[in-house]
Amino acid sequence: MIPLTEAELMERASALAGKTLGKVALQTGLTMPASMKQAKGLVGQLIELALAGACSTHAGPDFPALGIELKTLPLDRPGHPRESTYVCTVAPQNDLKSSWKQSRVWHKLARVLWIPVEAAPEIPLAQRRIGSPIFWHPDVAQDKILQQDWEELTGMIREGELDKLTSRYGQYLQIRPKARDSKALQSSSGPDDSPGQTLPRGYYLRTCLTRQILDSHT
Amino acid sequence: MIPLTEAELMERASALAGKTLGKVALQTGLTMPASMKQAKGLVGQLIELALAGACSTHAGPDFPALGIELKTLPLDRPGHPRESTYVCTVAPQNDLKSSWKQSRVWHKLARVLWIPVEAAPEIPLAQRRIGSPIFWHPDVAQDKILQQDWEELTGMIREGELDKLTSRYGQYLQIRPKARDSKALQSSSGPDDSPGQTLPRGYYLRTCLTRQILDSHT
DNA sequence: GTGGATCCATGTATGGATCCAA
DNA sequence: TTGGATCCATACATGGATCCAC
Repeated sequence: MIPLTEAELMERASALAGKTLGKVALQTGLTMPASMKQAKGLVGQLIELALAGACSTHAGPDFPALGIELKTLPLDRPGHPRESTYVCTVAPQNDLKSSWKQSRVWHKLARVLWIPVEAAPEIPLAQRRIGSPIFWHPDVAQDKILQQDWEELTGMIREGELDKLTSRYGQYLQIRPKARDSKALQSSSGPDDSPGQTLPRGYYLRTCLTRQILDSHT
Repeated sequence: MIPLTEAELMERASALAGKTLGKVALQTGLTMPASMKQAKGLVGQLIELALAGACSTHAGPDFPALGIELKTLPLDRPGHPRESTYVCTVAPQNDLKSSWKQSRVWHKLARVLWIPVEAAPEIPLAQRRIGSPIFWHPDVAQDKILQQDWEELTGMIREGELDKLTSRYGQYLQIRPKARDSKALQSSSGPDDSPGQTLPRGYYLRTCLTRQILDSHT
């Protein structure tokens, strides 16, 4: 079931374009709930199931052989991104030792297959339509800004300013909470390598970047 | 529900003596299955629930405030231990850096409350009786042998001989697989710190030690 | 008899993201 | 608008141990 070539994956993704989530769910044997309040990742998992034949939450790219990451992109009525896009978790220990091109953010974003999906709240979940897939990798200008952001953010982490790090930093890339709730904790370390506990956080792409990506492919 | 003093814990454990597992299960609101093939840890969890008021699988001693570890001890008809006793997992990374008195094995065995339970296969699970609790800590002779065993075993691990380490080593303490099945893997490291994968293992007490403990308390 | 294999429950981390109050 | 908060599913780790073929 796993696509073996990039062409095969693109073909399969193109075949989804125009279909509703309800129709795809039927074909894969799932039933859509009325709302996404309980199951925020449902659409992403449905699309992954439809394209890869399975939806397991293991580490690494969604299509390891192709090195391609799959991301759904929720659109509002005018066709703009409704939400920021989660990239990966912040690992205070590891991120500091690597360079931009060795970072998990870079690897996640190196080759992305975007699947736009209607997400205006007034459209019932099952009736939302899937858009045409966009195969993307950062161009030179985008990569430069992403790198600047990443270096600014990891720089602050390195200085032990993780707790001062709000989502206001970064032009394309931001850091926001990524946890069960605001009481969740993960281990971290301070400027002097002092161990501590902090709220788990993740890297997210702002909509100004995903909007660019959409615009340049229409 | 958690006993606050050692005396309270002992009193509660003594109150269980003579009761059947079925009776205790009723009191705690559980139902016993017919067999333990599906749920090998059931008896241990039932006893923990009855004594501590909860049965959560967090790290650390079962009664943190008291520093006491709870262990059930399955007995055959003549009243001898039927099985070896699991102590803790082998962590190839950490075990090597600590001394005997800093080791997780030592801490686990420092203060143990043994609960003997009938376990002859011909007795239906619900009818098996609980015995009198035994509060134990290693005496000087036992501690000496345990330390010798631990140093022999960790010595072999340090030499990178983890894969040659069978359960035949050790007088009281042995190392055996502790995994979902024989294909499970965990990270380890070789003699030269080379990373690798190996079968997860655990430390176990042989029955010759638990039999001693039983004998010296009757 | 016992060394190697295996079983369940629960906790925690990770991957999929959207919700919602200010 | 958007920064902070939150939700579900699944995988993996840990704690409770016993099973069973040789």
